[in-house]
Amino acid sequence: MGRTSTAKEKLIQSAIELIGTRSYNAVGVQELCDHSGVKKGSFYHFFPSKRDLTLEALDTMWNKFKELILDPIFNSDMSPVDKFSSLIKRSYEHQSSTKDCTGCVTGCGIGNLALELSTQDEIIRQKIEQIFEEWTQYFEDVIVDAINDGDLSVDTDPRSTSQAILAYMEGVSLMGKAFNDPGMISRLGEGMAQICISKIKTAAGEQVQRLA
Amino acid sequence: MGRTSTAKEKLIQSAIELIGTRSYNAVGVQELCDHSGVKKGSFYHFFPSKRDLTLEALDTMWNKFKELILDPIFNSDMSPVDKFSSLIKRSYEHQSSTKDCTGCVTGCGIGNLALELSTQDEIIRQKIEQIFEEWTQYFEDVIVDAINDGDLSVDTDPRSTSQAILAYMEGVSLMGKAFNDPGMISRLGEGMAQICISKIKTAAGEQVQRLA
DNA sequence: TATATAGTTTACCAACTAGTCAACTATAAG
DNA sequence: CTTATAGTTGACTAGTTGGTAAACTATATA
Repeated sequence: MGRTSTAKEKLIQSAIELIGTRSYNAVGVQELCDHSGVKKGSFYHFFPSKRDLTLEALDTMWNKFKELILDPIFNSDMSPVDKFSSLIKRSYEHQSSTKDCTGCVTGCGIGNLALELSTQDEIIRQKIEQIFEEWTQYFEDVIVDAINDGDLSVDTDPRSTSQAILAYMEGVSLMGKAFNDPGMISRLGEGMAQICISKIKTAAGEQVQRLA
Repeated sequence: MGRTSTAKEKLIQSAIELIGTRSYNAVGVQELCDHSGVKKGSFYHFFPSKRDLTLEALDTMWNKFKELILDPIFNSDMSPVDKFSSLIKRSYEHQSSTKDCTGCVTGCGIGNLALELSTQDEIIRQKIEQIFEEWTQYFEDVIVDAINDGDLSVDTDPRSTSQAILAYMEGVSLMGKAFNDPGMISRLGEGMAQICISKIKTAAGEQVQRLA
């Protein structure tokens, strides 16, 4: 009953774009409304606060990222190393085209909010923690497979290793943003598979070849 | 001539504390003044803008970090691996005690500003880029030594590798902040030396031992 | 001791902040 | 066709933002 609306979706999309290229605190409710062509009264009809919009934007970002990037790569039959390198390749391409449009490397939208808001908003921090938890799960599954295939030592800790890989990805994004250079992402991304290789099974020289 | 003052130093210190534990945009000039017991008029006597205070705070942070952490470690006679692991250890201790005081892991003050402001303030981005450049130089020197000592392959790229190490450190800080868990820093920090080891010289198995 | 000047203080500004509210309007479903 | 209701609108807070201006005061130096 009543009328239908696309205002909510437009606001979420604007939040992803504006907060994604600047920051949470640098983008106001008014600007979000102007950008999406929604009046402020409608904003507060759909979202109790700017924080709640951000929470939903975070969900949308994460779901799109899974659907468009993570699922296709990690449900494929690529080798572990190829999975990680296509992830880096996609990340490079995205940051590269963003820079062509806006002049700026914007980095990872989730990582950006993590650093800006983790100490200020416990609910947002928890949402990001949960996203990071899901994200590392993709990596963990690959690592467990690699251990079962004998490509990684049985005493590799899949959880810590997958967290380390995510940490490295986020760090590489940060450097790309700080240097405003998408090339940084592809250059540093090459080293990603190395995060696992100290836990190589036996004849290390040969295994290093297999992974890197 | 005229009177002397400690207001400037107090403002810089407050900026480091307040912006460091929250964010640039979350801390206002008034709060900076209240926290340091300086009137707003005095603020603008010393700094033309909040941005300029932040630029000076960034300088002070970086100089203290060099003096207290980087110089003692990297001018010592430790092995390369020991240098990196004491850096991680110090980082863990710092984040851990910060959490005890404030309840929050605050991460790296420079990395925080990098993600928040790189797309919004080109001058601040450039200052951070320059700090990161200096920072990686410490690592690069160690890597060059390791190459000369035969511990790393001659085709290791010292610049990319040192940038990769800084990226990993920043990423680990980000994860520590996102999970609000200082333990993350020590746990993930263990894997840091692995960033270099794929470029291991010849008998990889033996070299891995030497590094990790 | 005189004084130029560095530093302090107060009151102020215009613009903006997140958020409220009540009147209004279009429409989906009975 | 009716009507309950989802969505829209614009005017409105109360507080905050970064920054300004001018009068005032303490003091280092000559």
